[in-house]
Amino acid sequence: MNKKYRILIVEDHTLMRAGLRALLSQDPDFDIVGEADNGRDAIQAVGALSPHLVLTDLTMPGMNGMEAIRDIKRRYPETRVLVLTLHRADEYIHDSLRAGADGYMLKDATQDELRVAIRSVLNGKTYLSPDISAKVIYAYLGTGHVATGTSPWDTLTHREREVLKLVAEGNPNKYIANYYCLSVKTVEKHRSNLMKKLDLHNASMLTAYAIEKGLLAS
Amino acid sequence: MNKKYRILIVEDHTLMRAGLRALLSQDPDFDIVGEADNGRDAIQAVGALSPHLVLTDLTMPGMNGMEAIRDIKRRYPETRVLVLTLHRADEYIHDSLRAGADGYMLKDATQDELRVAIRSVLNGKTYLSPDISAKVIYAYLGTGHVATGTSPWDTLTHREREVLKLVAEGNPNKYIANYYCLSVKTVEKHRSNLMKKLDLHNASMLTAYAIEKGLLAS
DNA sequence: GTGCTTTTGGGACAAATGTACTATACTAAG
DNA sequence: CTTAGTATAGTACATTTGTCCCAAAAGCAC
Repeated sequence: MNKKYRILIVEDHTLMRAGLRALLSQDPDFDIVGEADNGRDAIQAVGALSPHLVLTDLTMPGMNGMEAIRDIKRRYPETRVLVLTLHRADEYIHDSLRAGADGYMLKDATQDELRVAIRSVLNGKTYLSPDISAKVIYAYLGTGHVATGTSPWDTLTHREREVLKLVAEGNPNKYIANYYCLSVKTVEKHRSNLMKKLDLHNASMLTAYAIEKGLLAS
Repeated sequence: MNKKYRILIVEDHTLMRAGLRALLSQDPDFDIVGEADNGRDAIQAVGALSPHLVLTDLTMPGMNGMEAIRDIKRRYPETRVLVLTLHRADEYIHDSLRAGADGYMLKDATQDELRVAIRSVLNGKTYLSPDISAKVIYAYLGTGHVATGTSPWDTLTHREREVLKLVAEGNPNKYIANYYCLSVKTVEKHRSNLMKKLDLHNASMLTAYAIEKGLLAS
């Protein structure tokens, strides 16, 4: 009775976590050795349980998934990381892969896809949901080659996207500044740059743009 | 081997659906008789499978959960409906209950809570997640009498909706005033009333609300 | 190192938005 | 007729946003 692969599930929604555990337990090769509901606990759990694979969501209270991935990959490079999330926004995909994720799955994948993805990643390969790979390829073509009509979106910096998200959620500059430990001036600057780059002229238009780009998830 | 309760799962994320099925199947009383990934299919499925209980998400492509609940409750009033969703916003809660839901659960509930909720609802009771019931009570106290039955959206006047639309498109008050041949003051007043009624506090939030309500032709 | 971008912050000012009141005219419901 | 709600518009003031300037530290590319 030896299960081959040790898996850690990182996911904040308790029911989803329980559901995943139940699903994966059906596979005789998978051994769910632990669960975590935030990034910080996840990092500790990886240290304590040394799983072969970490299956993780991105948006979680406290330390978010991205930072956790970066950290896990730095400390335990041999641990495989598969992202499982709702977000199809470019930013999440990009940042996850950049942080060192070995795969990126959407939560509307099928159970079979998940199993395939896990096995691929465990075997040292990279796995992307079909929807996702198209985006990655497009981005690759975009950055690697001629200006295939670089959308203004691509010119936004990381910080600008962070600010855009909070603006779209209706937070005033003061709050955003506080949140990121910046001065209000800096936030205004980012906001101003956003509007210039996107050719939008007020908070409403920024919000509509952000929603269209799928930057807001509930 | 007769399972007591027939359950239909309505949820757009395939993995979550599979996870719920796996979870609920562990209970000997529950028989998962079907699944649907959108409102329209759900209604058909209720007709075809006559489940005792429908466990449903709210946000789904195509027909959303709220409308589906209303329809199911109209056609098959004896069917019990338990909402299971991420959304903790008052509006969702209110609209769901108004549509006839018998319970409202958050996805970060535990497996045990879910089981309790399902059994309560099956036994003719109403179940609310602890977090949720506080909100409902608060709203109850706030409005003065039970189930005023109106989501904030319904309280908006025609003019307010016209203004809301233009605000969400990013037009400044001056433009809106000009457009409708009003004084800027009047537009400000409508905007102010909108924010009061919806409990939103700036243009970004109004925009996000309007988009969610499908007010923008996109 | 020299440039370029990003990120950070500031001054000054104009414009727009948000809040708190008041007030009139019209309409629909009781 | 009275009351409630809608639409209109005003004063006054506080806050926020938007738009110009400017500049320095950090990181990266060539």
